[in-house]
Amino acid sequence: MELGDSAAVPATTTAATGPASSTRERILDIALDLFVRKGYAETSLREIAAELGFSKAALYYHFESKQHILLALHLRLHGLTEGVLPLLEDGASAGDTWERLVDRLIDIALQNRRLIELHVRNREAFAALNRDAAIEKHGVLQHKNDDVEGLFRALLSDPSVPTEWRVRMLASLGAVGGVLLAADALAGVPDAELASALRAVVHDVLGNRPA
Amino acid sequence: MELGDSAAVPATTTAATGPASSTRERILDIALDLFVRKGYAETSLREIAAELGFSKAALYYHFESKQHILLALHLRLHGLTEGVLPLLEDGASAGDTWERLVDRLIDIALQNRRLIELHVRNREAFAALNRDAAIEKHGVLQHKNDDVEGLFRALLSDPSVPTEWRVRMLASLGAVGGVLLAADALAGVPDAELASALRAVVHDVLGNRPA
DNA sequence: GTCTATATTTCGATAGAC
DNA sequence: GTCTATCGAAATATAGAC
Repeated sequence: MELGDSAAVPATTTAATGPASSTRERILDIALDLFVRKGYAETSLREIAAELGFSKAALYYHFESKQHILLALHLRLHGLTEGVLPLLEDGASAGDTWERLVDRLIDIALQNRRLIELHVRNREAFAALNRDAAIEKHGVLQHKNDDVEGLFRALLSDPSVPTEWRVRMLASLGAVGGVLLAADALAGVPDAELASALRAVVHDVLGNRPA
Repeated sequence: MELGDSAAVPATTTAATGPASSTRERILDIALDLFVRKGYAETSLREIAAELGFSKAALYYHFESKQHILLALHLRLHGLTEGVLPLLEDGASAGDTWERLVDRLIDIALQNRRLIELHVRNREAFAALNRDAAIEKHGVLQHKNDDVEGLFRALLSDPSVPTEWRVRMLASLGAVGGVLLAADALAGVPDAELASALRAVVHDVLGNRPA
């Protein structure tokens, strides 16, 4: 199985909550669920296979390795965040661009909670993906517009931006992430209410940009 | 390496202190570093032992199991957060109590970054600790004042508190956590500057409590 | 307290039948 | 596409010498 063609298509067409059309997507849905609940390293292929109803070996018909399953899930998020790349590249730390960026991220995050949780809770596993030459070499990653996290990091590390403003940019992201991660404490609250409350918080955090 | 543990004696100079606890604390320091950098599940006892300079089997003289090492690190955080328990028990969602609580947490978090990171990045490993009967039975946990996280959860889940205020409480915690987790983007910024910037953000988030 | 083994388990991954 | 069976590696944990 070649990653180059087969993995790119579902990444752009499938939402995290989408129905499990193909076996491949069913595997990803189950894996996403288990990776979030138990962590990537603590989840064995045997468990994934058991939940799917077939044997562990069958997974290898659809995915080259366990890491390639994780990679496919990363590509799902990649597809979701593609839309904010223009904002990032234009220097989102200027003016009110950052607030508009976070506004869009709030919607994306609320509609794809589990995918966000996956990335927040398994940082190291994704970092290992990037480190692993055997994964990179297949050429699915490493496109110029793939490194959304790198663009964020560059913006937040820019020393020409005042420290207090960088803290506020980071804090706005953390506020969204924190509410998302502890979303079970807010169970029953409609997404729309959560979104507007979050937007109000973000606006207060970013309201007064220092000179 | 940077240590900020209040309860335990730092392991760097261990001439006068008890020799038995010295190695034990050194193990914990190394384990904390590796668990944060690589994750709990991805860190083997062999790696910990190698960094300490002795063999893997020697660890079992000091700790009953790998999970007991993690438990000891949890108890370090437990000691740090004991001071805020009165605020939590008195109902921190009222008035400006929450802001005072977060103010204190900011200092604790900044002085013990790695310990905070450990808990944020290895949530599932700690959850497994609580699930595992073999660990609980030893009676180290399960005291009534041990469940700081439970008290937080209870406060944030309280339906009698307006949703917008609960979001703001959560967001203030997320802001602190977010800045801490991405602290490498703010490398070089003194802790004092970080703390005051964070306090300003938290104040803006919590400034106007809804009726 | 630390060592050298080794027991035991689990995992990711492969081979080959169907 | 899925199966059974198994390999090899690595992990936790134990046993016993020093």
